[in-house]
Amino acid sequence: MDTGDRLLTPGEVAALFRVDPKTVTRWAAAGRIGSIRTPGGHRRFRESEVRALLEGEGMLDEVDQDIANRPRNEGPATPSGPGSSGAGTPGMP
Amino acid sequence: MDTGDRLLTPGEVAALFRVDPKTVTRWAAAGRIGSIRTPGGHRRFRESEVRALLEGEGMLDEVDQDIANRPRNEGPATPSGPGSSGAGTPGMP
DNA sequence: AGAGATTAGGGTAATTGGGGCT
DNA sequence: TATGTCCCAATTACCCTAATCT
Repeated sequence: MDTGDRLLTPGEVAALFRVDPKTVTRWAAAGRIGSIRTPGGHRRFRESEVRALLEGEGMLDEVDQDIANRPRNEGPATPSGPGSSGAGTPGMP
Repeated sequence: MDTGDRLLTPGEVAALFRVDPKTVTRWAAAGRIGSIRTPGGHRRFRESEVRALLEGEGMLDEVDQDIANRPRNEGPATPSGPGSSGAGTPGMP
């Protein structure tokens, strides 16, 4: 069961949210979504994170069994830069 | 299986229903229609759900209480004939 | 080595959200 | 109760050119 640690391009995420790719870039710049940068400067997003944001992060109670088994860490690329990775407190004005 | 539903913006849904975008937002706030929020706080609606609402208010449970008590005043389509219930069960040949 | 498509960056207009009112 | 309109603040969409990815 791949949890889906695939990397999505801004265009993919934008299509999922029905927003402009530039808006997705803004979310990454604001720290609302974790982003991995390519050596060239382009951003890439984790499919698991995008999916969590899509369905609603704090609305439905997932089965503990599911979340307990959720591999949170994976990949050789851990953004050691601007921490952020705000998967915990999504801005909510 | 992917839900296979595009996301519509409030303006799109409002145009479909011929109402104000604000009204669509109120429907989402009232829980009458499912809504997905973007990290920025804006709402997105599922095209399949909007379509179901457009075609018929009842998905599977045809509660007469809802439609029978709901005088749908829409357009000049209210000829003398209370018993006809024309707009009661659409999609029914 | 080329070509194409996508993405980043800045800036400005349009839409959206929330509360309150008619 | 339900819908539309007012306000203001935030978010988002589209314009451009240059750099990067496939």
